[in-house]
Amino acid sequence: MKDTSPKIRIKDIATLAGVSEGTVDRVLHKRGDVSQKSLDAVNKILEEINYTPNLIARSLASKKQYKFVCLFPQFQHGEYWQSVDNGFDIAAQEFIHHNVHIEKRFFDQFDVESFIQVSRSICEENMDAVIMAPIFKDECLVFIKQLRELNIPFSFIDSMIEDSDFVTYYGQNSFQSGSIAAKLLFNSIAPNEKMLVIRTQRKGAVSNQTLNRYNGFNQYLNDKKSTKVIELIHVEFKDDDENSNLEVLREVFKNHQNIGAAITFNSKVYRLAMHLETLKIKNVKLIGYDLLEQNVAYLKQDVISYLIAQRPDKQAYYTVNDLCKKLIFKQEFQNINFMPIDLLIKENIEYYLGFKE
Amino acid sequence: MKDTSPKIRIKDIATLAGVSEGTVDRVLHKRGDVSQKSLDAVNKILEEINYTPNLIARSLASKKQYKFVCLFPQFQHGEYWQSVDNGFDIAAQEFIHHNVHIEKRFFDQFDVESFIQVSRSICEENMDAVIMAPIFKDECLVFIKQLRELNIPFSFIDSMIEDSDFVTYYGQNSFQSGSIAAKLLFNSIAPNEKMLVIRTQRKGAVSNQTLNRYNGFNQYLNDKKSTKVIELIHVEFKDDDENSNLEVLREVFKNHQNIGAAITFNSKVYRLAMHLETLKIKNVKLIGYDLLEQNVAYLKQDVISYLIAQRPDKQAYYTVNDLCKKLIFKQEFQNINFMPIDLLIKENIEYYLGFKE
DNA sequence: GCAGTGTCCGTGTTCGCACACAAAATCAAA
DNA sequence: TTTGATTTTGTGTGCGAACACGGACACTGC
Repeated sequence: MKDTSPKIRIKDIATLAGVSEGTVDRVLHKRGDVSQKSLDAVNKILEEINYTPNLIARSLASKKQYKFVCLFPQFQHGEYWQSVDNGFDIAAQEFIHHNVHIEKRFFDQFDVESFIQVSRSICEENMDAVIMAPIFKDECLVFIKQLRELNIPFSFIDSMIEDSDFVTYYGQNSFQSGSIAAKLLFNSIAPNEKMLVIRTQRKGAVSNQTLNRYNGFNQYLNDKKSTKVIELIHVEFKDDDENSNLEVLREVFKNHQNIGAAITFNSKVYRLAMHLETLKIKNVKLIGYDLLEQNVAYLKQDVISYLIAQRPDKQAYYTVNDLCKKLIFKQEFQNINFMPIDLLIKENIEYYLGFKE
Repeated sequence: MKDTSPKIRIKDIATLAGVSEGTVDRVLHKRGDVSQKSLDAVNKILEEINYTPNLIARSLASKKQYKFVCLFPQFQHGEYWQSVDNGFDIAAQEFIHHNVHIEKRFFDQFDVESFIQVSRSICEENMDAVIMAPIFKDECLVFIKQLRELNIPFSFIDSMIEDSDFVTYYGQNSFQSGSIAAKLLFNSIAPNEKMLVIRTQRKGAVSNQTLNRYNGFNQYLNDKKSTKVIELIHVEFKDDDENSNLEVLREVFKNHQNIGAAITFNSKVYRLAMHLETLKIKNVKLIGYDLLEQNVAYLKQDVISYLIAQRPDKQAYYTVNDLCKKLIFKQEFQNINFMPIDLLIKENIEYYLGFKE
């Protein structure tokens, strides 16, 4: 059983080492101007005693102000990025007392130019860290290069660019989450049933998330094809024309019998649910991603069978948290953080959403 | 878009209200000795300005020491209560800087006497709050009565006794988690297959958790019996005699064909997995509760299909957190908190466990 | 011996708040 | 109006750490 270590202050260390508080402080912060003798004396005590600085007092005393800039896609009410935004708000509220100021910058995830423009203007600002969603890989690399020259640390959220000396990454392992979707449908589909695979072409954007999910999905089915081969029907959705999507679906269901399941790899499975309702098609198992309000509503009505979630608000919060650990508290943290892949069904969604952490 | 409120200090409020800091302080803490005039003036400013006290500074300044006593079952390495214990440790480490001292007291969950004894001795101590797992209802009520006389607030963890003016409760809705187990098995079992239901008689203990799960389980199957009737085979396990349990299973599988699934309602589904391995019985879908190391190992090997988890470490942590909110920070919190009902399968367990919050 | 220089170290102030204590204001009775 | 009691208010100190500033000391060259 671990002993509750009594509170030890700098003052105590100073006394024990036979030096002044100022000297201990210099040692702790590696600020130099300390003789070898004093250095050794303090280090000796520090090793003996398990000193944990009082972070409470530390941030109170520190007068340095920190500014973090968060760069991610603008959003409509109820869309995916709202959760991320919400996580930043919570972090902002909490860390304001540590002298951290969170500022947001938005770009249009369907317009590279907007990203270029906003990222350029950010470079003009003074800040201590940047958090970004690297939707456009190439343009992001340009941005990162500039940040590196300015010596500004940065973190990724949602997806990442490997080998780019980022501070942290929080996001889902999307390949794996695709496999899981496949497994869930695979297990709940009857032997002779077909599966509908919806894909949405986004103009310009280079998000790997949905592609990775798709790949993971295929991989799983491929691995299982010795057990059961499932016929896939591929359908292309347009991101901005629901009427056309509806008609496409009408056609598909006219031409195929026995469609037992359907999946989308982006967060907008509610569109699929909506269209199936319009077409009065039932008994198709639906699976999709992320807890948009409309998705949740269909899940509760048993129209959608599974939603796969990834705690986007936590991604934002923990990214800020880790940057504080790095810059302010000098604490350890993990570089790459894959979020849990949460499985939600009608019966547990309420407790998932209702749990206030 | 919410504006990042500039930092406001008591000093500012004092200036605005035309009174001294001391008066503002008295108003904030409802400590009285304030004239109606000053009270109104300060309250007016407080309403106008959105003042959030700096908790950092608050706990630094406060010299009061808090002691929380945690009362829960003793455990062997790897058992369920270890996770709870772990959550208390994390809380202890974090809240030590808020002058909070966490102390643990253990009892034997199979021995009422041990609970009575420990709870009595706790009453002799001086503490600011008690956190307990109310395994033995009647004896707990006695304990609670004494705490109430001593005016010591208390919280429940894991399960609760209703209508007993507790501060908080964190735990799972076990009835619902039983229904979910039923649903998962119901959906993955073939029409002609039977289901094995394992129950364990515990001597003396009165834990409602497993009973509630069992009831939820039955309720679900009952609701669904118009769709598909599943034959249940009930088996009684002994908590302390694995050889006998093994023989019981051997007998059951000799007498029944087509057992397609099995469930236990306590955390020890690994015992079932183990015995089935010994008996060389495969293709039985297993489902159980809680992430004991051994359960997780069988899940990863695909021997167990689903584990249902409830974040016991978080239950402990948040209980401490809420008591701090009540006693120190005077913040709002929820009275009853049902934990998310997490569904773990081979494919997502790694990310669930690997995620360091 | 003394000014000049550089190294090393101790002290004092500050952060925002809690709380004790003293000071001021108010009021009633003499 | 003065006194004493009582209510109300202002001020000072400290929590633990960060950081600035200036002082002490050793050493140099004249």
